[in-house]
Amino acid sequence: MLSLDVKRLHIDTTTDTLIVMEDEVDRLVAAWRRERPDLDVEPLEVLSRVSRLARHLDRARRTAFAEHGLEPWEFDVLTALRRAGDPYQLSPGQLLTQTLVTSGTMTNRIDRLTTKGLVRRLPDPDDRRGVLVRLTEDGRDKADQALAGLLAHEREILAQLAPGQQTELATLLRRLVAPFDSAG
Amino acid sequence: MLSLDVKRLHIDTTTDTLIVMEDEVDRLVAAWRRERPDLDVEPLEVLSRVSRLARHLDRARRTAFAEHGLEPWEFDVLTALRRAGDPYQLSPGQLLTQTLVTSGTMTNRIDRLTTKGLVRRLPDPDDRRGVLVRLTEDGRDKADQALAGLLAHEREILAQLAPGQQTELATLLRRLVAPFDSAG
DNA sequence: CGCAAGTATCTCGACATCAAGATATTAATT
DNA sequence: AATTAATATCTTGATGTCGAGATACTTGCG
Repeated sequence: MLSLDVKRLHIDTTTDTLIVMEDEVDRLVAAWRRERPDLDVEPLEVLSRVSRLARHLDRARRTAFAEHGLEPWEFDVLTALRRAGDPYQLSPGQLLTQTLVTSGTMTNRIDRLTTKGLVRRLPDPDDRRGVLVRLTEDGRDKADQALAGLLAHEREILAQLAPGQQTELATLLRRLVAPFDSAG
Repeated sequence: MLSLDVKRLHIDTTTDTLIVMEDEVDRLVAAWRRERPDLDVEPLEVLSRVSRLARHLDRARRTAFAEHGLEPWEFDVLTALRRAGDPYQLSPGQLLTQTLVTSGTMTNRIDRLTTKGLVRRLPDPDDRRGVLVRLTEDGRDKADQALAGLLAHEREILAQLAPGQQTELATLLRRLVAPFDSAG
């Protein structure tokens, strides 16, 4: 007997074909149920998909940014500065809380972005220990272009879902993320 | 005027308090809407949450595995072998398609797992170029224990959602992941 | 059968990250 | 004012990963 989960059925509107949706996590979960029938592996249905999707997104982003000559980490730093608003500057400390890397990594990143002419280091006028990292015109342009490109790619990925489903998904995900973001 | 999205309201049943859910992505999106009001940044509501949640999950996993003396990458390799079923062996090639790392990395990982006594390298009887990586008893035990620990942690994270919502979330995520998994 | 192309794994050098410690400056305490 | 604690950034050494190339073996084709 072949059992089919209705939730996995999907009609491809371009070819009018009935499609059974299956992904790697379905296979993963099936393998676990076979090997460990004593265990409830239901949590993997959600969280393994989150991890795997994130990995695919990383790759897609890398591709999208390459069109603008940027690495993902460069995008992270440049857009953090871009979002700060005019005059587009933040301290290295602020940058590392936003990007979740260590200070040694951030020093290295700022060095390389400076070499590429995308940011500049300025002395902090109020604290002689401090430094301000400011976006150059070139850096701002790159950030803006890369963001537009990223959004275009992301819209394609999300085309699998109706607008209402996207909102639903965002709401459910917020529930899961919020405890981490508030608790730290 | 303070505008509130109803979707972000939530009643904490232990304290009977009305909570407004907000996460880092809400702040991120708000910043972009201020700086780039011309752009539709709606895709970030879903995909940035996926990425950020995955990052938090990585950290949580690292903590969960540390209780069993395992690194995340060790768990990945050991459980791939565990899922293969008796006699718990795969070739390095099969392992690297499952774990999405390069061959140099996998060689290194197998070396270290061998040193720890969790796997053994055996010659492939059917192909003298090949090698089979087999789980030791100790490796199998570690994999089983770590999986149980991981599931316990994941259940806590998912406690934010009702069972029906978890299924809903899994279904929506499958839609997004499936194209990547089938296309490769 | 013999050679070319393909496959499986390993080796090695480059590189980004992290963690801990160093340096310089500011803030707090008495 | 002097001393101590805290803060901001940079430096350094170790590590894990990647990617290109090397090696050994197998398969396919003439």
